[in-house]
Amino acid sequence: MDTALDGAVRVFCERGYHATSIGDLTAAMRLATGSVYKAFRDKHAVFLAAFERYAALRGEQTRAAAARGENGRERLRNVLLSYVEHSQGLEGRRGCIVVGSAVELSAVDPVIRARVTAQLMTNEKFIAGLIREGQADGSIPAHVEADDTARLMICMTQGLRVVGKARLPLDGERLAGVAMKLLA
Amino acid sequence: MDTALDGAVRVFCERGYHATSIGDLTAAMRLATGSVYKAFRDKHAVFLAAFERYAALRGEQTRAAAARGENGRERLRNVLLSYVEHSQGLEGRRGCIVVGSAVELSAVDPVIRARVTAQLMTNEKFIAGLIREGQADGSIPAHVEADDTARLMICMTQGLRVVGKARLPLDGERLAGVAMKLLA
DNA sequence: TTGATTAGGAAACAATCATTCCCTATTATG
DNA sequence: CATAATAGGGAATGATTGTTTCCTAATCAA
Repeated sequence: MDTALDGAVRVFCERGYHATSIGDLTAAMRLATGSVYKAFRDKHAVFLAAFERYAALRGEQTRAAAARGENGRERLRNVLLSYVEHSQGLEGRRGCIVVGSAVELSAVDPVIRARVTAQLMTNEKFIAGLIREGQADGSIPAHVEADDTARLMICMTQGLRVVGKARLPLDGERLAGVAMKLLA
Repeated sequence: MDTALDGAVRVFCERGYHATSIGDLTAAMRLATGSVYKAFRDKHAVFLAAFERYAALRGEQTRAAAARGENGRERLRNVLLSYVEHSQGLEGRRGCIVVGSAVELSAVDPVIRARVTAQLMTNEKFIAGLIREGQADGSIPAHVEADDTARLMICMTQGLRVVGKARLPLDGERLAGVAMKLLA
């Protein structure tokens, strides 16, 4: 089931919702048409399930990146670096299903829009938390506005996925280095 | 012709390429099916023309925002503020056709991907130019890396459109204030 | 082993899509 | 004024879409 969903994630990330036909889905999930409709009510339900799987997987990866830091500042830096890496290469070209949903569906699908905003809020809270951790351990100045900075960083990360999908090269060290100025 | 294209821009921004049917297009352009196909070869050509019109209009607005600044730093700040404003409210909900094209089409349509990357490069060069102007007039420190900073700012602006489309509130003064730290 | 239940697959379905064709006004030209 | 030329509109057309239905094969219980 999860491996089938991974296929759905892949094709939905790459082509988005509307450009992905049931034929594309069955090929990517290695399932026949009838089997897909046995497991899910309709295409929309497959997409929602793929979204959940994507969010869970990416959440793990981001938390793992943060865990590799000794203090708040380093954890945040690792998270930013991780975002840049995931915005590049094959995965970058493939794209992010959260960004794709926000851009393609949030104007016409309230259910998905709510899920997208919830995800963005979760990610933003996570970053704001890292900033506050850094302020508590002394690695980030106390005068930094955690919420505003976190929101701007969310914009950066989402934008990285857009730019990465357009295949512009992204240098993790350089970009993260510049972005860390926001914590001055 | 331009007013018809404005309608196409509106509906393509809001729903993207694939979710916009010819019926949606004819309604937005106030033209019948046959008339659209008299003026354009196919749907793809309409989209490309709408992209060009959007890019021209937004380019004007951005240059106008920059013109209202006394030095490089202020011009850049006005550009960032302008981006935040355009990412909010009705226009923010509607979305950016460049971001939409990058996310929805750049993986499967080389023509549009090339147009998108060209637009991103143009915008990035414009911002890098403003940074260098600021360094020349003394409003921005010379040690700022113009190209890296410009690329990160492009990510920010594209991300603003993603977040704005998901309808998260964006405070221009606060976000621009934080972003200006990148010029320290 | 037999019978029942379920997972999986392929063809058929109605609806919608982009596109073409043809007709009607309207404008411009001689 | 008459006529050629064009812009615009709407119905018809294949192709493709998402979905349903029916059939086969496999799995588990008794």
